[in-house]
Amino acid sequence: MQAIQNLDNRNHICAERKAEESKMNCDQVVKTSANTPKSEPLKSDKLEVEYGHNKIECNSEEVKSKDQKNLFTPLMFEKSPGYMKPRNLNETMNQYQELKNLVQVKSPVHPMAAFLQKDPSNGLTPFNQISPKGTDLQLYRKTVGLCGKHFEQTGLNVYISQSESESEEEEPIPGVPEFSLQDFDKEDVSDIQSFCDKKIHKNALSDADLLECTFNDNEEPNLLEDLADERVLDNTPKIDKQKANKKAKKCSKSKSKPIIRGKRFKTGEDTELPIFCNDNNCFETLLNSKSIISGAVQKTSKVTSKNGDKNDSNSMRKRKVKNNVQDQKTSSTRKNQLSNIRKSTRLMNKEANLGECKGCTCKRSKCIKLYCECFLSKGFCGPSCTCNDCENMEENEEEIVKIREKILSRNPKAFEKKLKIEEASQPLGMGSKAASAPSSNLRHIKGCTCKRSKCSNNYCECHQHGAKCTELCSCIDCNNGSD
DNA sequence: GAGTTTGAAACT
DNA sequence: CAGTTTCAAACTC
Ligand SMILES: [Zn+2]
Ligand SMILES: [Zn+2]
Ligand SMILES: [Zn+2]
Ligand SMILES: [Zn+2]
Ligand SMILES: [Zn+2]
Ligand SMILES: [Zn+2]
Repeated sequence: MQAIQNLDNRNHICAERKAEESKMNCDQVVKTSANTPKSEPLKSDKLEVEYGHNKIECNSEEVKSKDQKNLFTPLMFEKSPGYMKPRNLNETMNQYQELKNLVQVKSPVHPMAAFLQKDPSNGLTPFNQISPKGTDLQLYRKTVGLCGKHFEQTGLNVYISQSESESEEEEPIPGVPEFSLQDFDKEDVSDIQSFCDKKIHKNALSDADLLECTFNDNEEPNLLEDLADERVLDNTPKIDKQKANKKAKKCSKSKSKPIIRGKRFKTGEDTELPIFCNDNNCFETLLNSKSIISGAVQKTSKVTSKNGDKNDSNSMRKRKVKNNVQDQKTSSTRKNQLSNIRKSTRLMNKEANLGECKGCTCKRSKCIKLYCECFLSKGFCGPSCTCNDCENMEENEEEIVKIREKILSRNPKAFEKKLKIEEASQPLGMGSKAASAPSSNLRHIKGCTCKRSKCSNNYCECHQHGAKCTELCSCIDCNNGSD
């Protein structure tokens, strides 16, 4: 609790005027906390703002506007132990065991996902899927395997209450099975390492099972579908995907595969969040903590009728507002039972902008050209982008839409996914290349034109997305055909 | 982290 | 269209 308070009371900007004259090292920069008035921009109007692991240079207006929208979070952990140094495995495991006694995870998915994924049937974030019975923030962070900064970026800290005298226990949902965390096997470290080390383009499909879920009974959390990365594999009829999704999730969805592939999951209609951050050090932490949920084990659900409201005085406790949700779900057990949180606007802002977690680094395009991956994906740049003179911001939406239209007039397919699932019919003209039943049924809609890379590395868009080159490609000396 | 290579996007 | 320039990511060291 106290930690949260500190968090919220802090100034949102941990900014430092770009110190040109004296190059201070990072540690010092981080130190600068709260409320340095400092307004007066001296020589340059640029401020260097730290957000997560990234430092963003922006002018003061930008900072101000961002701050108003609470896009900059304060840094709770100036040096998080898990981040700064490799962690002791045994210690971690002990902490993990401890955590398991503190937190009941009712979802068979990664706690990050469980926290953040909205339930599309009711629009609520299924916070109820984790009931922190007095959760220790640090402990949870470590167990999740993120460094403090990235942990903050997730916004989870707001959800997690410190233990207090009166138990803050959340009301378990009767009928909803609870799951316990299940560890990786200790010997599996190499496996974890292997996929942690993988560098995957954010639009690429991953071969690694980054998130593996097993279900209990017929429990099919709606969030699973969202977890799948659909950025590339766009085989849906292309119309109002979001609405269609919402509908679809209501009923059908049937047997989605229990294995979820992909690195990012949606936190909003157009936003995504990587489950694991890209920071090497975080990976290291992750590796050592081995805290990924790979399975689900049912536990008995202890029903308590505690109605821990009493949130009058303390506004910090923005989480946990019980309200009954009337949704005529088929699953009657869930009906009316979802405890739920009211999201603060701050949090919504945060979430809405986490999608750009893997940001661009555009320097000259102002992020309003297709060079920019954010722009290309019809997204806005966010806190993690390290672009210069970015104009691809939400508050600039009208302009952006115009620009998009302009580009579309030039190329109507400019914003479409570059790869589509191959149509069932066999392709007609095929040269020496691919085309006949490639192991991957992805096809680049335009084909690549690689000249020197032999289509054997990620310079090639076909290769990058795991697709074979096809007759559409005009590559030279292609090494990526169907052999 | 800096520097190089690369091919798509943008431009002419 | 083609040829060139620009660009940011992929890659290398
Ligand atoms: Zn950009
Ligand atoms: Zn961006
Ligand atoms: Zn940008
Ligand atoms: Zn190629
Ligand atoms: Zn190709
Ligand atoms: Zn090729």
